[in-house]
Amino acid sequence: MENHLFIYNTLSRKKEAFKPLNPPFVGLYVCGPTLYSDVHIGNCRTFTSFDIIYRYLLHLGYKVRYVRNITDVGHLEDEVAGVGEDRIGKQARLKKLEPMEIVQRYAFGFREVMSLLNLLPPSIEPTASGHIPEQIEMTQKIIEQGFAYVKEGNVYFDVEKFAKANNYGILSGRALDDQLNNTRELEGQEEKKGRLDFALWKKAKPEHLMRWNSPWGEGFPGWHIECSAMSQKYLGETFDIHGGGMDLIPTHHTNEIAQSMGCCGAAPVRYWVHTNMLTLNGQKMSRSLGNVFLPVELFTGMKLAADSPSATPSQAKLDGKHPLFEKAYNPMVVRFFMMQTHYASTLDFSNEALQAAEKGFFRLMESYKTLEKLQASATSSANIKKIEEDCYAAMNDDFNTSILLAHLFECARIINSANDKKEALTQTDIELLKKIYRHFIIDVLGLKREEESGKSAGALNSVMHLLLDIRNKAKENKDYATSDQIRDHLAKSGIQVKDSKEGASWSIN
RNA sequence: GGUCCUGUGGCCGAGUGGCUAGGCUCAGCUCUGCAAAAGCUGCUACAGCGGUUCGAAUCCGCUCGGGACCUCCA
Repeated sequence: MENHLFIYNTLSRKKEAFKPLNPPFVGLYVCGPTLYSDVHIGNCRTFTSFDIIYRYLLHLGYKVRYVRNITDVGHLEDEVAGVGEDRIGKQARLKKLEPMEIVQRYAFGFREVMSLLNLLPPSIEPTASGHIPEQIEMTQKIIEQGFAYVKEGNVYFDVEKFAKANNYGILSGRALDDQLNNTRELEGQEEKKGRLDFALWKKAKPEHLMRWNSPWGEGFPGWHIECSAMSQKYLGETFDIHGGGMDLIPTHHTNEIAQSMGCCGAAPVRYWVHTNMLTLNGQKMSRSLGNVFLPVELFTGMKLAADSPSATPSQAKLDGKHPLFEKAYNPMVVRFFMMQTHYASTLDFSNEALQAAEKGFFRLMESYKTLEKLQASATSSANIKKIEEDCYAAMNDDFNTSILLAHLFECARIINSANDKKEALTQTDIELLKKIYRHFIIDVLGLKREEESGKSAGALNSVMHLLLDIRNKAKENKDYATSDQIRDHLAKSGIQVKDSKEGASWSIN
């Protein structure tokens, strides 16, 4: 199939035609979580956005190597100033656990949430702690190239020296002078030559738990070097797409570029893709602001108990209704909710918006069921081929899921109308619709149908068949008391009865 | 303070210089024993003020409002 995928590149601030370096292979790197606490739903939005990008690239036939790192070395609370406690070490001390136990717990929870949201696992999930030698080696190369200096067991990147021959602010669009003049005066910076310099390696204080040997003494790597080292190891010195939240642009990703250029002289990434933030009452959800809630709370509508041993959905202890949520929201509803907005726009969380998404999602998925029992006609009254083209056009335009959904709802309308005999579809068009739904709803958007599992589904089906049969007989006898009793009771149990000329059907809401 | 983004109908949310995005809500209609579901119809908006243009929500300027980054953060 012809593919005219365009991707918005932060580097050029334009949509660019996507041309992989070595087709059909595509290298994709996304900055993953730091495991000193549970991921919040804002983090999930970014990973979900990249899941769709990953899925669409796969759908187009690319052989994608998707690398998403796990940051599990103890970075400091104030990375720039080099002060504060190691975040993971702090949690370990507070909970009286080994740092790696902290990491393990949060990694487990993270993967469970990703799985509930139906994210495909990346090809490689490298940990920073598992790549200390690579980070040391890269740091050494940067020193050899003259872009880093050693000071009392610390290694710093020399930003001003680098900026003489390179555009340090190429990604953020910020001028070096502005950054030098507008950076806040910070404590504990006296070791650095320049105020923008950042650590490649930090000397560990005696109380620091996570530490490794290095040519510069015992210490731990700086925050940015792991992504440079690991992306280079698995994807090469230059690779196709690097993604992350847009809050990473000015510091983390800017420094990644500087490190890689300082090490090898080559720009590491061809397409930089950044997702926008999830907001709550218009304000960015972030750990530091404290306005976060957890996936398990959203999925259950309950509040995590203060003494819960974990926020991992399968292990969390819950305690009463969550003040923010009017109800529980299925992970697929949350996923659908996120897709209604383009990844580069902010997305504001609210019960109203989520409930609107829930209704839309159910309607779309119901139409999928209807599609499967649709009767073919001799002719078609709709142009399905055109809709399929529109779906590809939407995704090719920088992964515009919002537009894609508009086209899918057009399919839903046609399917429902055909079911009411107000539109006609040939068998060929029905098959094409099935293909569109499978490709875009299931494969690309990654929405799961809530199939009732195994045995109980069969039993329920059988019972429902019987009940609707009894109700139908009652209706034929004009015994509406009985028929309404069945319908109303089922409604209370969350099962909706839907009458039509062909008979009654049902769905669980 | 600096840099940048943004302001769309009751709500959420796309968007190209000229042609109905879509979802949800609400009202009416069709269908129906009643309802639900489904379909149809309607509510047709682009913060304000100027400017460019035959024509602007879409380009430019100013004003007002919201936000992000500059410090860890997806």
